[in-house]
Amino acid sequence: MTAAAGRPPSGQVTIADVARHAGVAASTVSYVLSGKRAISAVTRSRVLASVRLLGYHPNAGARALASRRANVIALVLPLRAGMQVPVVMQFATAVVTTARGYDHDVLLVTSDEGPAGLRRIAASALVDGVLLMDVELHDRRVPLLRELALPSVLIGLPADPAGLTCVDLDFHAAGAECVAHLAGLGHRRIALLGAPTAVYDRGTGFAHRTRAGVREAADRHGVQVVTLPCEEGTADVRRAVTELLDRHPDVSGLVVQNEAAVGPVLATLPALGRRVPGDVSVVAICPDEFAGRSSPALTCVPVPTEEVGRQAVTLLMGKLRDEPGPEAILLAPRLTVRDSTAAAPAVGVGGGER
Amino acid sequence: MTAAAGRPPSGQVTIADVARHAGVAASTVSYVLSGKRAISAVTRSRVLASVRLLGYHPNAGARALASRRANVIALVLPLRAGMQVPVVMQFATAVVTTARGYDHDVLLVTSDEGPAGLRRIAASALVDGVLLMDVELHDRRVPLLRELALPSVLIGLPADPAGLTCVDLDFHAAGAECVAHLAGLGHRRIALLGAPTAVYDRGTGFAHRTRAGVREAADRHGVQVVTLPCEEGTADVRRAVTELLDRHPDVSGLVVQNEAAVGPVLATLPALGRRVPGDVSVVAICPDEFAGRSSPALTCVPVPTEEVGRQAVTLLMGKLRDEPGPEAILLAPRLTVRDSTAAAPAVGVGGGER
DNA sequence: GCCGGCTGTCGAAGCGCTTCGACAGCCGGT
DNA sequence: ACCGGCTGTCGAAGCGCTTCGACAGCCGGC
Repeated sequence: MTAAAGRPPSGQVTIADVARHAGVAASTVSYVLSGKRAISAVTRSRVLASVRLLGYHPNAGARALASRRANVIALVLPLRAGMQVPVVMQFATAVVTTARGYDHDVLLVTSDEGPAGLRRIAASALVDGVLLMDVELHDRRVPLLRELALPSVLIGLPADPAGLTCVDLDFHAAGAECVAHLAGLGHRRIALLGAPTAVYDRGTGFAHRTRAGVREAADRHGVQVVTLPCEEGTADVRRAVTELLDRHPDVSGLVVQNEAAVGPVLATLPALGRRVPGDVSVVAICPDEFAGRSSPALTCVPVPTEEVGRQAVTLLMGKLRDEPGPEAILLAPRLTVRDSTAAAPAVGVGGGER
Repeated sequence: MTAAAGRPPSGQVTIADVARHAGVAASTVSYVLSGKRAISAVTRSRVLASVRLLGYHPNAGARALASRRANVIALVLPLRAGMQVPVVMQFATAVVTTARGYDHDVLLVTSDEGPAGLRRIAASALVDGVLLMDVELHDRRVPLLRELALPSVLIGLPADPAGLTCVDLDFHAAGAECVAHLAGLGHRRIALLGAPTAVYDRGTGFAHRTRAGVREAADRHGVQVVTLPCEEGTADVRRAVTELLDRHPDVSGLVVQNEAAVGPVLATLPALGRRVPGDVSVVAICPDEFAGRSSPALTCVPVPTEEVGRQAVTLLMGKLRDEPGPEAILLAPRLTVRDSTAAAPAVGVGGGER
């Protein structure tokens, strides 16, 4: 009924309908809705009543055209490789939710549209700003962003963040924090089981920064550390862990930065005769629920996806209003102690010596 | 340079600029780009050259306003609970990629905006159509969609799909297929380890349909079946499996429909003295890579996320062009045999009898 | 009692695009 | 030689909204 009959042309309720119904000019309706000019309380409530009654929603296209703001932001996600999937997902959720709070919608763009995609989106004024995830150290899109005058916020830290706005967990500090925790428990030989090789090769910031943080902290604490990448298959993980403990049997602390690996690692260690945390302590860098759900529950540095998403949107909204903001926000890591870490076994004791 | 200097007002290249540069009318440019009227080859190529040279991209708002098509579709995702995350993600990827192929963009909307969100999106003409994922059997949005005259395609099958367009894996057949496979291998007592309780309670179609398919096929094959829900924590899974085998020690075939459970299940069984597939065969309903990556590699019915996404977009595009299409597409399951299923152990043999 | 300055409202001018009708020129059939 | 019907192009009219300037009324100050 509503759709079939109704207005002659479009079937849509327009601002003119509201104006007519409320007995005011269209511009007055617009001002009531935007709050950009003072409107008397009487008029305002009359207009608002009409808006509600008629179920008026401004036409997005018309609004965008006239105001030069689409009220949409783009979220550029690495939808290609299936890695760190939960992180990406949680992050997207936070972004959408926060953006809605600012009356903005979110356009989903895949990384593989690359720079050309950004260009298109900017030129067509489809969106007012961009959130870029999975930023690589030397990302081709970064120079483009500088040139494009398209407000943007990066999730992650490129090699040269000058002139850009970035948000991320401080992975360097996170790596260091993990090492500090293990060192504090008396572990003297530890290992970092990192992201897949491809991720390092691609120059993905978080992987490199974590590794650097781990190494630096290890030096500082006088702890020996081995770092190795880690693929995502169960068998790959098992092989990697087995080989690691084979070559370095006295490793008693493990930092794992790879969600897909966490489960297999916890399954493999007991199979190798190493109890967690009796013989080997494990600390992960991964989403918190994930760590809480495994068994034993993992000591971890949670990746604050929710917080990062919120911050990113908030910063972007600030930029859209031309407010000055910080260049980068690196969230401090907060280590959560659970059941997977314990004091290092006494020297020479503990299972698995060859 | 491009951004700073250029046109006086907006900095944007408009169709008028292209028209001037090519020495034609704006409408001609429009027709060249849309192909809605015949344009001579000479003119066309001149216009296209100008378009490329000036880097023209039509203003999305203006285009939407004038043509009443936003060239955007909405993708409504269940971003709340972190379940079936990889499936959702792969699906989103396929949707975005396919939509781009039709020159459409994708707006990301969360399920928790609910019916009101749909209403807003429809009324504001932000999008031309909607893709709805995570449809429940008695979804509140389904009646709304019928009323709204907003072209839509559902991923999943509500209880009453009349008048709607739906795409999904035929989970009923998938469940049956798993049972048939196990029955064919001689298994006489099997179990379905399903989705978390909450998913069944919510009336989510795929979970119910799979369970029904499993039960029906079991009947048909004269196989005894136990079905039980399964939470996502490692410990929960372990408990569920342990209890299951405790109560039904002669279960030799397991159907698992819960990505998060697959890893723990494979870890738990050997710990209980049941080898896979020697003592217990496991067949999963989950994304294929996932099954291939675990160890042993899983026999599974892959959820064809990519295919579903592509189909859904294609159907929606058809509807946008007012082409008649099918009401529902249920993709036939295709069982992939790997290393986790084998002939049932001889009666009275096999580990784990109490 | 008049004027300057508010406050609240209106009308009109676009925003950049699509699309409709008009029409100029050209073809071929008669 | 004329006319009907193409083909290819143009100009103008909006699409529904925001925003700018104008201005009517009203206040208080002198």
